Amino acid sequence: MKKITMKDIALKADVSVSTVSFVLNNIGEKMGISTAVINKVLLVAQELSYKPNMIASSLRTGETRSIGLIIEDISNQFFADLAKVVEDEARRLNYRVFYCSTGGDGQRAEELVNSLLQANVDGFIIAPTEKLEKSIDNLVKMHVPVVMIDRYFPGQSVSSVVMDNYEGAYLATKKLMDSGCRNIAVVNVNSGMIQMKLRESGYENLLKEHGLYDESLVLHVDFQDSESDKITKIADFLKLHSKIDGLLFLSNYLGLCGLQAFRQLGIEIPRNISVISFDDHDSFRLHTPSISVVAQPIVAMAKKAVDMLVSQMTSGKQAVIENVMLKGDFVERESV
Amino acid sequence: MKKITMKDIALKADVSVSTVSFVLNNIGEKMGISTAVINKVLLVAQELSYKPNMIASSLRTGETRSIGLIIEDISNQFFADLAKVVEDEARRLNYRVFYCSTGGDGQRAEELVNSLLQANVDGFIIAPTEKLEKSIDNLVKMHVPVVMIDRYFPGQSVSSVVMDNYEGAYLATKKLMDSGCRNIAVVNVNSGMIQMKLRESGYENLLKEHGLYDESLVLHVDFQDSESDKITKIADFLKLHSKIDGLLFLSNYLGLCGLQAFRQLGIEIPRNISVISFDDHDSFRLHTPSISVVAQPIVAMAKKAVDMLVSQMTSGKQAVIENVMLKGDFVERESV
DNA sequence: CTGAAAGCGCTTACAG
DNA sequence: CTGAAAGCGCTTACAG
Repeated sequence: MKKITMKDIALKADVSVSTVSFVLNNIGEKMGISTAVINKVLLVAQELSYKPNMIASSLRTGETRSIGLIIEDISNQFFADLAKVVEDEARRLNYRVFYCSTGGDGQRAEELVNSLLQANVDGFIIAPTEKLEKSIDNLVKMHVPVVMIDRYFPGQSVSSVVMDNYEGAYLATKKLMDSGCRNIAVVNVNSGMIQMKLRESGYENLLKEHGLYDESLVLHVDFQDSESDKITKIADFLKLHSKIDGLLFLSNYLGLCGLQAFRQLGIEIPRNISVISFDDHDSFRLHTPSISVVAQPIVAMAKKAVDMLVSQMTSGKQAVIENVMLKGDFVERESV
Repeated sequence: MKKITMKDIALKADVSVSTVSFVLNNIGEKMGISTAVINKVLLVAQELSYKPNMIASSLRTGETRSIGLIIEDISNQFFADLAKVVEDEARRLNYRVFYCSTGGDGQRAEELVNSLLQANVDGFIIAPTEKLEKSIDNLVKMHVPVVMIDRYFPGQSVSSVVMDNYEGAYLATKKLMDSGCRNIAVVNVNSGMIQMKLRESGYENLLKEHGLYDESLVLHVDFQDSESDKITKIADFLKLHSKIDGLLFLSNYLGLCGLQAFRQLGIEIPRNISVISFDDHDSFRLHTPSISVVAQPIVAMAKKAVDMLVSQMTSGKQAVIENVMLKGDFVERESV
């Protein structure tokens, strides 16, 4: 079962390899190949069930029709959903996707960028971790197309697609307030990343506008902490501030830990405390009671990111920076 | 920022490209290159921060150091966890992984196999869907290394790594029986796939051994049904058979639907009914009460699959078929 | 309307 | 101990 190449087709169809290449790339007509020859080549290609060798084509053209997707953790549902939409959308445009998880580790992230660069991906979609800023600077300097998703570095001239995190948190906090909560706490991760800061600002500003802000009701846990450490920290925080009657979790894994903390402490939602989390998750839908969330518009974000990247990749080097912000969806459930 | 090639190094180090290639592939010594030259080449390569072009190397050698991983759905936690371990293990061995989701669609699966074949992956790890049998036959005929994971086709001579599904279901059913259940139902998906059949057999045989088997307590739903359809079917089934006091779900998504059905009907676990599901999931840990599960040994399975594949890929064409079966882990929680 | 030839960046017999 | 050269399978100016 030898590999069929263009040479085999050329031989059998009694034309040159160039002609075969033109026909198979659908530029036969443009190159003035006669219809008869075009049809013959097509027929022979089919008979031999020819499959183009993308490696050879990539070497020659310098393009791989592939996209590198760098995310934090593929086993986090938010990223898995994101990856799936990116994959589907890319396939539709005849691109392949390489996924990689950084695990929040800056060094690993940098290695991944290099390794994808070495694989000659045509462009990157990146949900960056903190230490990735200079790697991305490098990509930009090398004129490699990049689109950031979910997060970005303020001040860096790179295209991005994000949710309006400030507004999402602002409105979620307002929901809690409107439902009667007056001691609304927030749980955030200790992170310099802009999307987390904006979420916290949304929370903070809404409360300040109503004179309800209390700095001691802000808890930061470390991303690197184990799940049980996070749960313990949240539980301790809740024990310390028993007046808390509303709680906003700024990411899905924080919310998941929080639910376990409530359970340990026997706190009932929404009787004792009203709860909203960022990012939707099966467990929030399924929880008793179900948990209201600020869901990211994952499908729209992923599609937009792919489209922006592809247009960067195909439109030559004039890098048009585009920063897109999409509205989140508030999903009302039983927890408020 | 021009791409640095071996030619650039050769020029600067004043040696031939062959010499550069030998040194950079760590066979300099074997080829009898002098230590002085080796060091010079290494130094120059570092100075120019040379990165090998894997595309060119692949074209020449016919190897891509990449693995195609075909699974059902990356947004299912079981597969996401599996993919992550496969990726890590492959990276350790200096291989790259392409993930693809079939969505349970046979045609899509076949396209994916072809597309990965065209990308010249060196081998496949596949969690096959029903219609994939002949595609896999083809791979075997073409001497492409393949390892099946999670499922396999009985009678097909292909290496595989699976859990002992029969025993897992047998022991889970026994747990239910030992805890006092006498009307133990099972929810399975309508699938000809061996792993699902074996699970059902484990359930069936344990009950038959104790004279407790009742065919009417076996429910099959369609994989293609929407989530809400599955929930409805399970709820209807529960209403019809109110005597059910134990329930075994044969996959995680069935279990998740089941939890929602219980909720709709106001059924309390484990007071009204004892529950065990296959495959662990965040939601099972977090559910109130937490749900006991038969967890697959994901890490061990994934590592074993990668190791087997790599040894197939490197050991030439003598395809040693190896069929590995690993024990599942019963995770006891509050639902029984 | 079509073909011969160079070249993408490597690897690897072959020669000396 | 090292180099010249062929070749992997394509694409694409160039020539006629």
